[in-house]
Amino acid sequence: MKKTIFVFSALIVALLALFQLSKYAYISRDVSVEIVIASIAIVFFLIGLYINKRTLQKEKLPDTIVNLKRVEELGISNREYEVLVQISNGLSNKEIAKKLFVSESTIKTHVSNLLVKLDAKRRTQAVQKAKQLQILAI
Amino acid sequence: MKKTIFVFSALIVALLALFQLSKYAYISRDVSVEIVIASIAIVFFLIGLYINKRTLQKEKLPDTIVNLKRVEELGISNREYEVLVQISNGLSNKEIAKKLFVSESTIKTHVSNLLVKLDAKRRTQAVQKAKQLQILAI
DNA sequence: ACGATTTTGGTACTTTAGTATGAGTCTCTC
DNA sequence: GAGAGACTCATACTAAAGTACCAAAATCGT
Repeated sequence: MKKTIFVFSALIVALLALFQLSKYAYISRDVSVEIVIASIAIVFFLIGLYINKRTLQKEKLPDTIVNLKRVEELGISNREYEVLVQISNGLSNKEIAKKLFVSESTIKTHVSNLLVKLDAKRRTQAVQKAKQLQILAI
Repeated sequence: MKKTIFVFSALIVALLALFQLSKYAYISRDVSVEIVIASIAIVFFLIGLYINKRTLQKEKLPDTIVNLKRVEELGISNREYEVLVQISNGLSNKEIAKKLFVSESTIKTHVSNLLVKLDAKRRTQAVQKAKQLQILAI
């Protein structure tokens, strides 16, 4: 919101500056009025392009960003979350165990807890729900 | 490209129209020059916003669209693809069987074929690979 | 330091998932 | 109408996945 205020202030300043320019312009010559108007149009057209690009790019980002607050809310621990990520990467319990340097039993415990916390019956469903809840990157 | 040409033609027409307005305006009164310039600025600013929104929205779409050509290239049949979609929705073989009105054996066959065609060892990996290949919506 | 989580691990068991193999039906094409 | 693919289904098996229950370390907040 602060940036929006700044941008609009800058716009007003630019507008006032152009007023001054235009006054000097049509005093000296008559043809330059068209040029001033054209340049105003082009400048504000470009400003419009730029601002929109900025805002739309910001709208894009939240789609892929992980909602870590929700992970806490669901009571999912750090280790459990790590396991969840590996599940979504398509790894088996044994593979996850190797990757995280623990036994397969441990992973099974984590997975069981995850299924309860995500209200899922299978790991595939857990992944689907996690992505819906935006706690996993798409 | 055709739309771009149309938009820029419209811009030129609008510019010419504003020239005419501005000429009449500063003949009658001096204050209205500022108003004309301001309105030009606002109009072109909004045009800039609009055009950019259009183009950026088009860029967004291809990210979520499914690449059906690649499904064919991998030799995945229609029925297999249906099963793949249900897997990514987190359903079990039994649930998929009910949903598609076939036996669980049939689903197992489809899944086995899918795993070979997607070069995956598990259904979770199949989903992950399918999304990487953009044959499944994210 | 103490209680509360978290993380780890085990055993024993049930349920899914996945493989291998074979085979019948159906549709489309040449 | 013969063959190719796709779809269906079954049996028998192996391999994962998941549940239930318990319990010892490790970590962390106050």
